[in-house]
Amino acid sequence: MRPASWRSCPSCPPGSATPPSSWPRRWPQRSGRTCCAGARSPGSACTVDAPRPLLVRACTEVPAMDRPVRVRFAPSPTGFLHVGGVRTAIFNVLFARRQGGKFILRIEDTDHERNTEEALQQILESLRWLGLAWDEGPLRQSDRKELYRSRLESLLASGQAYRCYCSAAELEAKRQKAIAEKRTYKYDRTCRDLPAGAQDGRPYVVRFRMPDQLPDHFDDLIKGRIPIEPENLDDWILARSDGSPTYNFCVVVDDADMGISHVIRGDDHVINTPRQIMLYRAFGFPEPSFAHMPLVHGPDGSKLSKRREAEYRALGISVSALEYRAMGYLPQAVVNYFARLGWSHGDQEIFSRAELEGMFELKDVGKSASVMNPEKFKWLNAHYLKETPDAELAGMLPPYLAALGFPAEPGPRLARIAGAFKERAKTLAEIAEQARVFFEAPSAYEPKAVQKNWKADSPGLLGRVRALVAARGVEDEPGLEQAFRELAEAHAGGKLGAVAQPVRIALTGSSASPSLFLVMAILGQDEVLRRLDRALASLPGPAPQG
RNA sequence: GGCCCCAUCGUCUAGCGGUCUAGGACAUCGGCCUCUCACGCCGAGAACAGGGGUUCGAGUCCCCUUGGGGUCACCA
Repeated sequence: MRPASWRSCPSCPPGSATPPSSWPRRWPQRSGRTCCAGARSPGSACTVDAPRPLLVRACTEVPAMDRPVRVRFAPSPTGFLHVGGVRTAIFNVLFARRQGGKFILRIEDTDHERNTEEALQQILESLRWLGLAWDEGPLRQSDRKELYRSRLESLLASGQAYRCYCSAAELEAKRQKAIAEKRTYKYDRTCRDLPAGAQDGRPYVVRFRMPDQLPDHFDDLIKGRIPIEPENLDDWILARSDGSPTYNFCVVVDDADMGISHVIRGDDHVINTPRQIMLYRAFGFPEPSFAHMPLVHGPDGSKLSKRREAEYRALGISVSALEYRAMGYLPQAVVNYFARLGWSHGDQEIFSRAELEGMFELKDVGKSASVMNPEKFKWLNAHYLKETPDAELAGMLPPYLAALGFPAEPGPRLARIAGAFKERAKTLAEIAEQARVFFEAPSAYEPKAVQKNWKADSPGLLGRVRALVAARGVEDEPGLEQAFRELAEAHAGGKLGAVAQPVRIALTGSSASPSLFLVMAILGQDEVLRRLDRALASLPGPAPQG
């Protein structure tokens, strides 16, 4: 079943200036998101009298799902993939899957200098790691210059764009003046109606001839009705003086060309939307629906910034997607966490990928920005760690161990180690860290642990344990445990802890570890004996009698 | 600063006018389990920013204030 879609106002046909009184206060997709009903001046709200019919429609039409659902993620390869981008990609993928549509990857590399091949590869790697597979692409804007050029020509030819010969310096001066006078800077249209040919040979940029009549709002699938403020819209630049097309221009050309039906992107693009809508209309392209997602904020409440990575790292988060892999997060956890950040489905917290793809609805996306919470993220990761089979975990561990200087190969031993620590750690990196006890003998014994658990009779007990291990080995965990219990019964007042803790300290140097019997089994008989001997030699001997 | 957006526990959120003495999750604090540490289980504290309206009735609708955020390029 297809979800109710956001449609253009059914009661507001082109030409109709007065919304009927029966106008629904609630719109199907989401409560509180009104269309014309909420207009500032009811009665003439959303119709603009049009000198140019092509450019005007009653209401911002949101063509719904009478065309195939196609969404896109369009990162620009200027650095690592930002977590905000990850979330945008996730929402797009989930939306596409839920709607049975296509997810397209487009690379916005029109920029000069700032783009690097390395960044692109890292973005692709991040997406692959997270299992965010694209159905088409990656398409690169740098391969589509001819398309932009011809579209620009057509706009120029029809008079909807014009050449502007103002120099960057002149414009900058005007901007500074406006700022000094506390005015909003807006291009003054100096070149709008220049006689043809007058400026031949001088460098120019191409500007969009912004229509005088604009719709008063557009409808956003997440944020609802967004007013359009004509004061803020000037004749913006479509192509730079070097001929390269600008972002706002490429986006529209590409989205239209690729048949994008829903533009799901970050909040920070809301401001661009009116310009883009007008460009769609100038071209006569069908407009997509827009959905602007609230941004992800850092713990300080402001938009995540790549520049503040150092601060974030101290708090356990990162702006870089791939960094979470280095920190030992599982891709399922990352997807679950970011999907759930700003989107919810009742009280559910854990979502399998299939569930997400089956449940995701734009109407369940919240309107306010959300702050990342590293604790919850870790908790989720811990959940997925526990859910992952030991052998699989063992396969992922070597890089994390290698980072600590412990070469290791996946195998039964590593699987056992993974099993021993997966409920004690929240990340793969933590598993590796805790597993160090299996890769090197303790270099010291925690003073606190010794003080608390190393008693006068400990050396004696340890000696008995040594004999026990020497006699029966360490492979039979339950049997060994039984033997320990008997030993405790006979020599330690029946308290297993009185035996176990000193042994634990001897073997691990610490008072905390996985089950002692599992630890011994993984260590192996020889190593256990070695460590017991060492402890016996270096820890305090029996207290003087009396 | 102009414009725009947002506002329920510390954080993520449920809530779509009465079922709210506001639910769940993370975190925190107790307890249980227990060879330690964890896991798990049980329990506790913790929120409708403030003020006006509308309504028989408002966390839910409207307005204002306050607070937070976003955006103001020949970047994307």
